[in-house]
Amino acid sequence: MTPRDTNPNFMNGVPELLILTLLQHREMYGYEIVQAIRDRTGAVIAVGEGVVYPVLHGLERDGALVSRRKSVSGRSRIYYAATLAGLRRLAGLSQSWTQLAVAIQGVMKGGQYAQPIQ
Amino acid sequence: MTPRDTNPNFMNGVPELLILTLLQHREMYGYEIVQAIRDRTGAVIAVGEGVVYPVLHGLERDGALVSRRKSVSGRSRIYYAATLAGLRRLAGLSQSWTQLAVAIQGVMKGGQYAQPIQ
DNA sequence: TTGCAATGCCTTGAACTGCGAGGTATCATG
DNA sequence: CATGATACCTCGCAGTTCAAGGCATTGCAA
Repeated sequence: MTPRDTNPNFMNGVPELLILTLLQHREMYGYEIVQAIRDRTGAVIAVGEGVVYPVLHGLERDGALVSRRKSVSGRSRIYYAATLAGLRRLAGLSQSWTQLAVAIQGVMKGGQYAQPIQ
Repeated sequence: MTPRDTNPNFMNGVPELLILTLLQHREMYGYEIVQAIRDRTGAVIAVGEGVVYPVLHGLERDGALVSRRKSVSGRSRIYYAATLAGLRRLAGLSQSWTQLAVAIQGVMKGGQYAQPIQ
C-alpha cells in the first residue's frame, strides 16, 4: 500500500533516511531537524521544511515515529521519536543506500571491470 | 535553459553520471549501456531503455556527446562518444555525487558532528 | 519454415519525490 | 512596535524516472 514500496526508484528516500538517522537516538522536532541536516552536511544537503514536515507526518502515519507535544521555554514543539518499526525501516534504507553508493562507486572507479577495447 | 541546471534537486542525475562515466573512455551504444550498468552494479542499479535513450538524446543535444551510425554484423547501432564538454560535465557530476555521498555518510556515521546534548 | 528470443532503436503517460512559496502564530530584540 | 528568529503547516509545480508499449532485424530452435 505504501507507494514507496511499489516504486523501485533507486534514488529517492534520502530525506527519510537522514531524518530516521537523526531520530535514531534522541527525539527531535521538525525545525530542529531541518537545521541539523544543514549543519551536519556543511550545507551540502539543505532540505527545507516543505520536505521535512510531510516526511515526518508520513512516517508517523506508518508507525515509524511517534510524536508528543512539549513546551520548552514558551515554545510549543512536536517531538518525534523512532519506534521499533522505525528502526527497522532505517536499517533497510541504510542498507539500500550503502548498496547504491557502493555500486556507483564501483562504476566510477571503473577500471577493473572494463573489458579490453575490441 | 537546461532544466537540470535550474533544479537544485540534490538527488538526481545518477543515470547521467553513470552514462557519462561509461562513455568516458570508449564509445558505446544505448542497448549496450543498459546492460553494462546492470552488469557492473550487480543488478543493484537497473535503468531501463526508457531512461537511457532520453538521457543520451539530451546529452547529445547539449553537446556533451556525439553520435555516429555504425553497422556491426548486420546490426545498425548508434555509438555515442563523450566530447570535451561531456567530460567537463562528468567532472562536475562526479564531484557533486561524491560530495553528496560523503555528506550522507557523515550523518550516518554520526557521532563526531553531534553537538553536545542540552 | 515458422515462431520465439534476443538485439537495437524509440516514445508516451503516469507516478513519485522533492521544492519553493506561501500562510499562521509566538517570542525576543532593538 | 517592527523585524527576525522560532515553529508549525499545506499547496501546487517541476523534474526525473519508470513501465509499458511499438517497431524492425537477426539468429536459433522446433
